Amino acid sequence: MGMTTTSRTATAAACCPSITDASLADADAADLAQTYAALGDPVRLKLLSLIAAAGELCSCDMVEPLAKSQPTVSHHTRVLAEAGLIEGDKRGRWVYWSIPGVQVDFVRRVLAR
Amino acid sequence: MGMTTTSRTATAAACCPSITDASLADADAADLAQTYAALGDPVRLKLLSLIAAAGELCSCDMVEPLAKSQPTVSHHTRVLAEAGLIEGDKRGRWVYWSIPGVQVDFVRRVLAR
DNA sequence: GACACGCATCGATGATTGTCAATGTGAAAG
DNA sequence: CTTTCACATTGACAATCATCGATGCGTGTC
Repeated sequence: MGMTTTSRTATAAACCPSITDASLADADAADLAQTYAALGDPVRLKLLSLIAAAGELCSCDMVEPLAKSQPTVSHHTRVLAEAGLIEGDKRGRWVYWSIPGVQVDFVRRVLAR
Repeated sequence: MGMTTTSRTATAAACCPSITDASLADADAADLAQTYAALGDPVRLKLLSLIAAAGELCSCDMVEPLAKSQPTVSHHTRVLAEAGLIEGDKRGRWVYWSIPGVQVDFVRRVLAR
């Protein structure tokens, strides 16, 4: 286990992420996978793009364009919210979904392909 | 088919993708979802990072670091290849996997979180 | 208070997925 | 030609997932 070979992760952490970095840690891989798994469904991608287009949108306005039942829409908003890709704000009887500021750039790149 | 109302997709294609674009088309959503679904598994992310780190890698060198059986590794390389995220080159008894040039930037951003 | 509305949760179901042992294939090595 | 090696494919199984009807829970409306 000697350090005869260079530790790539340590080097990269001190500099910049390189594509030649060593393998992802298990925890990092699991976190990343959760995010991308949330994006790995066409209904959720359309849902995201609807929110992105409207800036803010309640669940009731997603049922028709997505052609899915209300429980199914609720399920997908839950998955996206748990991944931190959207957040809900309950006002009155409605829950308004939007994209958190820190995620706007990321989501735009995702939807832009 | 009059252009009395502005076609946002057409406008965006001529300019730049905006987060305020209309909903994704079904076909686009399905394509995108396939790509992100391929990234939505921790084993495949680690596999990707191994290839990225080595530049080129045969399946036999993935079994141990991934701690998965050979058929399982074969399964994951297949999924990633079908998504166009890796490509295999058979030389002799080995298949050398690498990241296609057009995907290098994308994969680097994915692994960099 | 009774009702209607928006959304979440539960339970069930069919489909997809990750995993591995066993087997098949094709190529190098003896 | 037989054996060994690298990899793909098959078959099976448990787990996860997407979906929907039914139901529950707040919240506004009458």
